[in-house]
Amino acid sequence: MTPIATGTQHGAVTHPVPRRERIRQTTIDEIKTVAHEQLAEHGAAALSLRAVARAMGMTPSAIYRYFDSRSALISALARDAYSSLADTLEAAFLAAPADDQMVRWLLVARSHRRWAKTHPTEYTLIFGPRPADLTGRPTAVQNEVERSVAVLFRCMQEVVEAGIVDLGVLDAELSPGLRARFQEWDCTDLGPAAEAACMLVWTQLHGLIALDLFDHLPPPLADSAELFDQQMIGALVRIGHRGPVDFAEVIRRADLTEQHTLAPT
Amino acid sequence: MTPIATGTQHGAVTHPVPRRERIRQTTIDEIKTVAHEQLAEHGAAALSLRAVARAMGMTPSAIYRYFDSRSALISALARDAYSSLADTLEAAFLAAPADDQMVRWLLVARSHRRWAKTHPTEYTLIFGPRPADLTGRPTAVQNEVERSVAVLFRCMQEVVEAGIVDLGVLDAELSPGLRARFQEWDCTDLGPAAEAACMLVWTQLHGLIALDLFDHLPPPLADSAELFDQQMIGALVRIGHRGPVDFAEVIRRADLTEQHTLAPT
DNA sequence: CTCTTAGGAGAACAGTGTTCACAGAGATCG
DNA sequence: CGATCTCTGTGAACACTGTTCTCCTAAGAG
Repeated sequence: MTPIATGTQHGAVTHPVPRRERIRQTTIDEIKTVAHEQLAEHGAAALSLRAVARAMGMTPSAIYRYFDSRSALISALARDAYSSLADTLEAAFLAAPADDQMVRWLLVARSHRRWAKTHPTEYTLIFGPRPADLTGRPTAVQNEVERSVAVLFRCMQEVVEAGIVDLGVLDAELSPGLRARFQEWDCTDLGPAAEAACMLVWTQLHGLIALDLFDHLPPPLADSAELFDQQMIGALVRIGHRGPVDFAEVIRRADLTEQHTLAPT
Repeated sequence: MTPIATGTQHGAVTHPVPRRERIRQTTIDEIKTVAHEQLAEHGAAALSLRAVARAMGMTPSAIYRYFDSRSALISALARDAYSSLADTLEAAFLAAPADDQMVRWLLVARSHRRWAKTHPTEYTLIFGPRPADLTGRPTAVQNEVERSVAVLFRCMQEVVEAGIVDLGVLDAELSPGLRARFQEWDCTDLGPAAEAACMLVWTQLHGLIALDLFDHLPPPLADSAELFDQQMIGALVRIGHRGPVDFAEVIRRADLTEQHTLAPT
């Protein structure tokens, strides 16, 4: 760094990053931006390199200076999508009340659903079938993924540590083999039962969102936030919540804090 | 069968279906067969009409005598896939013991998972994002879909009627609006709580299968039949099973009947 | 026997991803 | 400063794709 000034007398501003690379990054961003528009509008399958090039007044072949192939571009978009989702979840987690685990979980889950609803093509891109080109896990992508699920697991962790759930029942359900698998995973330091709880709410969350997003729910239940709330609160209850839970009350509190955090903007 | 002699004095056998249509149906089947192979091998996105035509010694344009477009072909394959899944589920339901609801449910769920695992591309075709071309619901397809979910709901129905679950807790969780939605749906005659139970196990089932199939599970849990069993039995327990359930025992019984029904073949 | 029509061939069009040889501008170095 | 070299873009080309025409042949219908 601190590249040497090439000119004669121009000011003391030294470029921390070479100008060459800077404009290169700019065009990379532009490519991704216009590609993102096409992706959001017509889906990943319809993303055309030529159309992208055309939209920004370039030759198709020029794009290959920035991305090795079409699937490389899509991979980049997928990574950004993961990053966006993770940001959303982290923001929701931080904005939620730290003393009300039930509400916090619901708010994080809701923000997950909302992201999926507002970014349908991105959601299918990252949670749908892998295009088989990027099956080899680029570690950069994997990091974003884990950042995203980490938020969910963080919720579970807080719930467990707050002592409002009893993991005993779940623990008794684990077969020895499954318990070993969870221990091998070791994503938290809370033991196999907590990890089983994570997987439980995670599959439920994803299952409902996917069915909803891909139009597999019967018309009366399609796009139902109420069904989602019921299932998400219920999931937390069913992993072993101590004592009864007033669903309506939890929803009311969640709605309140959501109004609170969304109104100022 | 009993093909008619084309000669002079052929018998009184009148063709119930004109020979013309019969050979037409044959080529339609052939197209679908070779298309299915390509689909299974390289995925729906890589299905090429020209490749199909090439593989069967035809001209690409000739295929258009049988299918209006590429997406029409894919739709036909999707319908077949739905039908295949429904057949599998129905067979599993019938083969399972009628007096052990827990085991029957697990066996049906397992067959669902197994079908997804052995037909990954078809599973993504029918449960993945709709290609937006066939968004208009062809009633024929919808029928196959309902035939498939009907089996799952049938399991729930039997469970409820057998009285081994108490839907009271689930019923108390339903908000008035959600209850109205379920009543509007009215897929069974067991009331909203039972339908909520159906949706619960359905989302969990699909969520876990989808995550597993698309490689979103952490390595230790990937392709884990044990995790699946635990979640599926657990789902039935959590909708309100009366009394404790010995997971290992249920799995043992399920394994036994599976050995029994699979061995003879 | 004619006559109609279904099914196929082949060319053509517009589009795609990808590769290559070439050219110009920017930065680097003697 | 000039020479050089690397980066970035162009334009042509190749091998594909889905789709639509026109034309032709053979099988069934009357």
